[in-house]
Amino acid sequence: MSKELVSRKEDFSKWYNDLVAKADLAEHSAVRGCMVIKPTGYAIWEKMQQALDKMFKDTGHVNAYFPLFIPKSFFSKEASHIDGFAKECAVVTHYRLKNSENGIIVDPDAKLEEELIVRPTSETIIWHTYKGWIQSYRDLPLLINQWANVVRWEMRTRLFLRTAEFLWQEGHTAHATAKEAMEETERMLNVYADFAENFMAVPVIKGVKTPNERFAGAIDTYCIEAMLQDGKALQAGTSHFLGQNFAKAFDVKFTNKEGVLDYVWATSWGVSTRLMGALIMSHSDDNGLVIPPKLAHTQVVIVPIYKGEEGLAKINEAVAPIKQKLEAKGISVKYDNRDTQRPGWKFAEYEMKGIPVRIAIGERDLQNGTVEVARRDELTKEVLSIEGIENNIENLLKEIQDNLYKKALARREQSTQQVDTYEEFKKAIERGGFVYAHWDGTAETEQKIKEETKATIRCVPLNNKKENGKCVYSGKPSEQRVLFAVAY
RNA sequence: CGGGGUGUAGCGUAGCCCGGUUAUCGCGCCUGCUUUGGGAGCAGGAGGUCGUGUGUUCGAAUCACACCACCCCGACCA
Repeated sequence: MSKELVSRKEDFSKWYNDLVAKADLAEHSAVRGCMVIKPTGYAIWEKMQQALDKMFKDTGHVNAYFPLFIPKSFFSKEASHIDGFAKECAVVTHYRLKNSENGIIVDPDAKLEEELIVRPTSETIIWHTYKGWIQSYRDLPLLINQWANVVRWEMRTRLFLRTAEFLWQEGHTAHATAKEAMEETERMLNVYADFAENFMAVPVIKGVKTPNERFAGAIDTYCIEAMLQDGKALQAGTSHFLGQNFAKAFDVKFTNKEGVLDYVWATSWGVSTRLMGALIMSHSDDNGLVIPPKLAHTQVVIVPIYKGEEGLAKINEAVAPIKQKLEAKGISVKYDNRDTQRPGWKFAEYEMKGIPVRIAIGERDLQNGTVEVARRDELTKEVLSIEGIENNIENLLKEIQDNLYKKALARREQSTQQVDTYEEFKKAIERGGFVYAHWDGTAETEQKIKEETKATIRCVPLNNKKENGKCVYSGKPSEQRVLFAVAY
């Protein structure tokens, strides 16, 4: 079977779908809109989880778990929250099946008194619970994260980028003051940006969402926005300042140091398996997946090239110490000496799966005391001495990590435009990428631009330069440029 | 949820318009031998409710209707 991909240039969408399938990351399931994450894909998600989880712990958070089901009544307590999620909730109405003439049916006698919502996010059940946990300022701050699955009944789905069920983490924190909650919101936004840039090698823009794009129930939504290879924007993570909205909705009060009863201040923040989509669409090429070393389940694969069983035995012997030295450096190594596949096949396979470094070693190398080292990011090869190979590989992995970030950053810079008129704006959006333009700050203008060009305001970048200008659409005065793009 | 398209072996497909032997080909899979520095070669072999259901017909992959799934485009969205 030809495992070749259609090129990104020819059909980016098909390239992505084929890549996810051929790199063995995930597949569609029997359930509409839901995917099966296969071991190769899940391994990357696990690496992401490990790195993020450590960052959460390092910033003082602990993990907990809240139920999948949420009583329907909880949702009606925060008005804008229900408005935001009502259209995409899965609802459990019964708790039993039974046999009938037509096979298994839902037992009409087993109707739930109160219907349960499969969580689209957990603010409501968590704040209901927090009410029982918080009485005094001494109980604050409460810094909790949970790793979970959530369900949002999407009309149109895309593997990893948008599925009906997805995996994520959601942090939910409670604080004594607005200032503290704001600081938490920013801290976690920075954690996400740090993770995206230093682990995923994906440069991101930190910013604030406009009211239109804000999380349902938040006072302010902060985000990191990435740009993928096709020039479209992807919201890669969000951190919300919830003010006292949920505390008021669920009556969560505490006594402060002055003995005064007050509502607590809240934040929530999350990233999901969507990050997998961002990762894939940021670095991969027409030969397949490219995984940054820090997120690669296997960082180095060693492929033996040999003739006959004796030949393989000799190479096995030579590889063992190399593998050991690499592993001693904390590098994850797979030695693929399966006799069922030929070397060329393995080369192509590991390229498709994005393993950062490949070492090939054959008879010729044994004589010369060398190995052939190939790097996935640039698809180049060099012959290196076995002596000190572990140091060279260690450096190479760092270099690849670095190189991927630099390439992604360069691509973003190249596709970032600044415009002053609506004509230019439309052309720039047509071309794709990020577009900085003046905006009058009204929801009406934002909406019109979206209708006419499909571009949305991704965010108002943090620490944005103040600069007087005129809105590209309305011509009204504006004090700063905001970031527009067509988004996933 | 609207508009368009597609469904034939694990994957990709021919056949369908114009109904008629045993449903085509490639890749993959299995067995054996030879191979192994970029997706090996030869020989043999297995694998199919033609998306599902109902109907038309002597006869349906092929015609009709309904349903389901997926893809593309819109509206919605992490």
